[in-house]
Amino acid sequence: MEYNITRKERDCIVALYENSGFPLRLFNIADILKIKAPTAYELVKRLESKNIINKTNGIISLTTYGISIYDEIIMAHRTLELILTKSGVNSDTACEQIERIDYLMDDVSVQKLFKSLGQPQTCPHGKPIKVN
Amino acid sequence: MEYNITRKERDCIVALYENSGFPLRLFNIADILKIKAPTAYELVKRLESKNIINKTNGIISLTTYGISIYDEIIMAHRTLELILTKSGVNSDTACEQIERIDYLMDDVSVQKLFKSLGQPQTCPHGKPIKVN
DNA sequence: CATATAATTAGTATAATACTAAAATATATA
DNA sequence: TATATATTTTAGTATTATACTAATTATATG
Repeated sequence: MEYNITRKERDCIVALYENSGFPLRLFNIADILKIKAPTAYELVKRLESKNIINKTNGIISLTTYGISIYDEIIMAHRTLELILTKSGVNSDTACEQIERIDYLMDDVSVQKLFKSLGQPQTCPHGKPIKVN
Repeated sequence: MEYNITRKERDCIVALYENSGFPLRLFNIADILKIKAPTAYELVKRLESKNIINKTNGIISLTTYGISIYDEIIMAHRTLELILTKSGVNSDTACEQIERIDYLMDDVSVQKLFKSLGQPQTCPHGKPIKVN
């Protein structure tokens, strides 16, 4: 636990998880993140060196560690999203807002928030909150 | 009013407001932020160019715009701090956690959160939440 | 094999952060 | 006032993250 990532690294981790239905190569990541291949190359290299992702025959996927980071991000995301939407914030606005901060949240705090919300099983969009 | 600042800029704004009891010069800011004078110089120059702070005879202070940014930061800070502490997060932990994100919050969302909390007059430390 | 696709390297750029060392300026004290 | 001290500014360097273009290399497909 206790990871330290940047915003683009966060977006890459989320993209990898959420598009894991088919094999993702560098150019797919560049497409999804709307960046050019060399930029994606650097990003991927950084994430590889942090042991967050893994490249096998050009197919990029999250490592176990990477998945655990994703889990924490998405847990924070959905918990905060729920708090905001409960207060009347539109769910798209909430989502955009939370994307900027979810990867900066301390997991212990998020867990406490989650419990105080009654451990909801779904977020405002209906997706399950807890993954593992 | 949609501002865009960095973490160090945030810290500088907060430091300026919270130490406004006596005139603050460059070396005071460097001391408070625990950075060297040339680093503080660059930071201050950046904030000046954004019209957030003002330097008169070497005395640095927040502009009206700078104060309005401080108000938004602190509003976000205290609102989020309250949510975390209510969930059982220790207030020092909450404070450290929130410092990383308060300046990234959208004011409209914060206002809604604040209202849903019943517009509390004080934060966990007893300081008044709304400044203006 | 030739061509198309994809990945990589090289080179450049910007913003934010941060430092040291030196120079310039200002202020204070003898 | 002259010197000493304090403060600011400049110059130069470094790192990390981000992002680009252009060129090259590798791989795959027809």
